Amino acid sequence: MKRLPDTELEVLKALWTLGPDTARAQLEEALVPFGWAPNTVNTYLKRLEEKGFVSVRREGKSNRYTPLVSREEYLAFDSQAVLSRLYGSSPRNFVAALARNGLKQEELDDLQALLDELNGGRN
Amino acid sequence: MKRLPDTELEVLKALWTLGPDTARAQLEEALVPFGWAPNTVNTYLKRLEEKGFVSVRREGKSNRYTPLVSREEYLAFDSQAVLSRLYGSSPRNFVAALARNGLKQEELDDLQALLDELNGGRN
DNA sequence: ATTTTTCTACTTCAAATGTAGTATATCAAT
DNA sequence: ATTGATATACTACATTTGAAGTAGAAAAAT
Repeated sequence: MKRLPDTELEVLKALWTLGPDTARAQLEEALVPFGWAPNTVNTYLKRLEEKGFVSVRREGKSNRYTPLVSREEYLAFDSQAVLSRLYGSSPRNFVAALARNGLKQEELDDLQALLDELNGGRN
Repeated sequence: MKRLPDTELEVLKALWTLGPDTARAQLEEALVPFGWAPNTVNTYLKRLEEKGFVSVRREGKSNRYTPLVSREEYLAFDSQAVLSRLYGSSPRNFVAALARNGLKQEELDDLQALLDELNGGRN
């Protein structure tokens, strides 16, 4: 797997949210905030298709798009990639870097809860 | 600040390790593992300079390079950027994604230790 | 059947990135 | 002062990314 450029990733994120077999119009709707020209989403979808991240199905006049890589799969890959790029593959280092900008108490609590959960499956 | 491309980042990482006022030869030495042609490091250093990440000082025939952005600064920025790109700015989500690939007990312990430390400064 | 509309596929273009070659300036040696 | 060695600066080029225009096919309307 390879990391996606920002724009393609945004399209894929929208597709994850909208689910499988989503029409182009839906995608464009969801991506309005980016202020792209209409055809731009088209371009990114095509590239995602070429890279094997989405499949296209013809339905009469229009297309339906389906993600071939799930959010979970991609995130698992991406998080790993991020870690090895700069953090010596150490989760701790990453969180430590974050902490430099300050972490809210809530974020700390969330992390703690997750750790407890992960540790729970230990025995 | 802007995220750096992989190659430039590798050069900057080497420079962080070697410290300020490092000679080109040292950098090239450290970057041998990448198997780049000699002049390639040169190009990346030049780009890092243009982007304001390193400063260059002339010393006789050769150059000395110094990082203008510290590792800590950059990591703080980068970790934040990563989080907002895909993890809804939630540290928890990031670690959860990592956990999908499995975290070693040691990594969990390290994280726990860091959390304890971060929470320590709470009162 | 012809025209119009509407999608989609194909093409284009500039900037950034990965990578390296060539030209030039500078220092050292004669 | 001239020549030779070296390090650096400048240029080059393919690929990728960000972004969008144009041409062509399919469907709808007349």
